[in-house]
Amino acid sequence: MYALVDCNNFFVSCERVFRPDLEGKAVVVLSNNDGCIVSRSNESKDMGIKMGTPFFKVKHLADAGHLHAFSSNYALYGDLSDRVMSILADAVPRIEIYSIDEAYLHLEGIDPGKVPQLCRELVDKVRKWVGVPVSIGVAPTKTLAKIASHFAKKYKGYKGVCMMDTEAKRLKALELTPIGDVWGVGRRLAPKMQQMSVMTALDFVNRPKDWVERTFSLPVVRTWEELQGHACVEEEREERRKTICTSRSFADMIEDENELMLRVSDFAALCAKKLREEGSAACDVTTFMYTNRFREDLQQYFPSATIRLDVAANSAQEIVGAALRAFRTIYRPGFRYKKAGVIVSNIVPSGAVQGAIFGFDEELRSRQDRLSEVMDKVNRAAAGGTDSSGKSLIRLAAQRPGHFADGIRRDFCSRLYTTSLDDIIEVR
DNA sequence: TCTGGGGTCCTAGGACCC
DNA sequence: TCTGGGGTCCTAGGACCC
Repeated sequence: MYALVDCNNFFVSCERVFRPDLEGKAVVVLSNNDGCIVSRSNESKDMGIKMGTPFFKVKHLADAGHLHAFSSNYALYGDLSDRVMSILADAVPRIEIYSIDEAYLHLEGIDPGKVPQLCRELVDKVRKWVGVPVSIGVAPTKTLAKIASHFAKKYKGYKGVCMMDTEAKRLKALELTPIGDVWGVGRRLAPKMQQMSVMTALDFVNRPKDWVERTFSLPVVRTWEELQGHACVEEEREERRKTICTSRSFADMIEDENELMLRVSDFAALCAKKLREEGSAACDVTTFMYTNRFREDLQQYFPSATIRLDVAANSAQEIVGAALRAFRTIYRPGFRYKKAGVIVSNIVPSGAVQGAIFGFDEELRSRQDRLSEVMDKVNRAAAGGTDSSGKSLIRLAAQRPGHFADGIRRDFCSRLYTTSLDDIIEVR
């Protein structure tokens, strides 16, 4: 059996930990740049506010005092997430952290009779120790556990824990679950399935396997198996990410080449830092930029270019250098850019970087590595030990002076209740 | 006026090789 | 005159997730 622990309305719940006066009120948390709604309290869901709604469409509600909006504060959410996860990790043999607000608990070795009690205790403990409400769904597969956690969240009677431990409960839950709510059925597949008269998860599992195989691709067949109770999305995901991306929309559109280059340098330097943090190095560096796709009156341009390095790298100097080389091949004046970013890919462990290549300067590489190390240390110390801040005391000349987030709108940011003052922007 | 950011996996089709 | 077939690798794009 798996237990899926899911934090309820996570970002909103984090804000409420330090603003208990907002309990019972309509609260939302906004994406970067205060663009879209990415987390909603139950009260704001009841008002009909949808996930992903552009904030400007409901800003009048906030102005009138009917809705509390927060800019996203990832330093806070990341910190509270760590606390939740460590409580969970202490309670079971193995935990798989799936996202900032979700984790699977593996229950092997635990007496099945004691699982409900264990889960109820975890709900209480997380609420008491961290202040965040969680729901837990227990079922034979991950996809079913996800469904169980929805029920745990939706119906008060479960008190936060829903056990799907009999065949009758499984079938009942499938019958009550619209096909579009199933994990793995997204906005494209749902209408397609509905057209084929598959309206609920039960309709889906009642179709024969060979029909599913003929009609859909492999991931959908797996979802079908999982709903039958046959676990097949078992594998833990790799520790090492395969791509790392840093990108932002800008509060204003940017035309100026130099200004854009400074932003791209910042994004690249942050990618390099993320690589070093996980002991990785990348061979490919991609720079991309977007004009404002919502402005149909303006010329559109969505270029990207990739530079392949001879030897995988993770120093700011090399990654920024490559990102700017890519930038120069795609930048065209006359467009107003709304967003840009850098992706590093083709990632390898930095210890395994292949150096025996003709023309590779070992001495230069070793100096760059030492310089990166020193910069990281100084910046970490300057940020009060945490260094998830966007403000680096030492940076390359190609980077912007000032704060990483300058030029990004965040008008409603809460305080840094649990981390240092310089952590205003956390960048994952 | 104002519309996020960061990932994964799968598949089809092209390039290339023998 | 007659111009194959099969395999692998890579990439772009699409679908999904939170």
